[in-house]
Amino acid sequence: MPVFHYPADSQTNGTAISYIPVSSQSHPQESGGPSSSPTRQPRGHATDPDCNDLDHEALPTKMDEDEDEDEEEEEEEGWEDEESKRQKRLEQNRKAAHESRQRKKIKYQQLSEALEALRAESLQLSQQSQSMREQLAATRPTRHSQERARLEEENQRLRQALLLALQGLAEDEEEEPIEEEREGGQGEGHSALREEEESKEGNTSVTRAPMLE
Amino acid sequence: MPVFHYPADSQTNGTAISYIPVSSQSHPQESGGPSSSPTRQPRGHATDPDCNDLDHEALPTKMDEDEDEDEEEEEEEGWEDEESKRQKRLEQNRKAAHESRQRKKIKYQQLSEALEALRAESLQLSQQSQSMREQLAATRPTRHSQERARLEEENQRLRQALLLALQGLAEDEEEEPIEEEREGGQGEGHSALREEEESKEGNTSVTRAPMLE
DNA sequence: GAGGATGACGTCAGGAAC
DNA sequence: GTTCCTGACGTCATCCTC
Repeated sequence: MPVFHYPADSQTNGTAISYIPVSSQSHPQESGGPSSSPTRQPRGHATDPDCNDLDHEALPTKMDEDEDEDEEEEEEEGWEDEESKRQKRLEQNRKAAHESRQRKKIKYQQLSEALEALRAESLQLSQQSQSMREQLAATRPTRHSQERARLEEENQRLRQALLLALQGLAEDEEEEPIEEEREGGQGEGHSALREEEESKEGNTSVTRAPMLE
Repeated sequence: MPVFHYPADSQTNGTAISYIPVSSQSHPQESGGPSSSPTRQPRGHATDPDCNDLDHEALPTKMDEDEDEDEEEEEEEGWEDEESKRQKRLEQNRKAAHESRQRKKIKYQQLSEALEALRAESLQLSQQSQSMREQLAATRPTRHSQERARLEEENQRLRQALLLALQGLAEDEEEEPIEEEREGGQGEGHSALREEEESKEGNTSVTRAPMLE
């Protein structure tokens, strides 16, 4: 029951939160009446997950002083004032603490969902990366290099054939020296010139008609 | 009696921490709730934040007198028991709270560094993905088809030249030399010799010119 | 019901920012 | 100096679990 609820203040603002002073009796010990506390609203159990505190650091911090002992009983010239000051401080700190907690909580959950999002992103990124990798692997050696090798080889052969043909021409003789290691070369040598298509997928050769005659 | 140690669980530091219970009594005003036990205990505000956590141990705890010096009339002995129970509870809760805070703190920082790591991973993943994307894009239309076009074109030319050469051989007559297997031989109307004007430029090439329309 | 765990709070101490 | 902010603590209320 002692705890009261903050007036629905979201983190967005915080102004005008009337913090009910605790009426803390301060000083050595408030004690006094067990329930000397006035002005307290019952807290309706809001179950507000707060989640903060995350502390760290710790250092001794000594503070061992006992000087201003006011023993005699005629001091109240400055005390009241002092006390009221203290009350003010406390209240402000109360408020500040609350806000700080709110901030921390928000930060925490943002961080948490950022991580969530990032995890998802990372996952999808990674699988698309994988897919690309495969694609690349499939694309390069197969289509590119393989076909290229074929073309180059054919090229080589043609060059060879041409060379021979030219030699033949130059010698000005007859016969057909170009036998072609591949399939019987002569009669056109077209065999070597076959050319399987290259379309989208490595489908079988379509035997595109060679455009010569 | 009130001194005990936290398990020192933490990996950061293994020192045993002496924990001085506050001897409570506080009952902060409003929380007096049930107004149970006034239990006044002049606790001179010694600020006993144990300041544990990191190093700093030992801290001889003096002044832990028994708090029950009630010599004057003890009319309620039942209360004493009650009170001691309460003290025990408080102490335990104190300990539990501390541990809970530690856990939370650790959880938080784990989460935090997990996010850090994931962020890094995501970054690198994303740039390698980008690189692949480029590679893929560059590989398909450019390297592949461009070079392939070149090869094929050359191929065509060679074919053409060879054809002519063979024709020349077959006719076995006059000899117009078809020197130049490379560049020569154009202008046959075979159209197979499309020139390569588009290659170098990063043209779209999406249309993937079929070399013989 | 007893006991542990935890959200929320108020308080203090000490650093930061004005 | 002053205020503001926040880590750490102790306490309470509450939720689970046994």
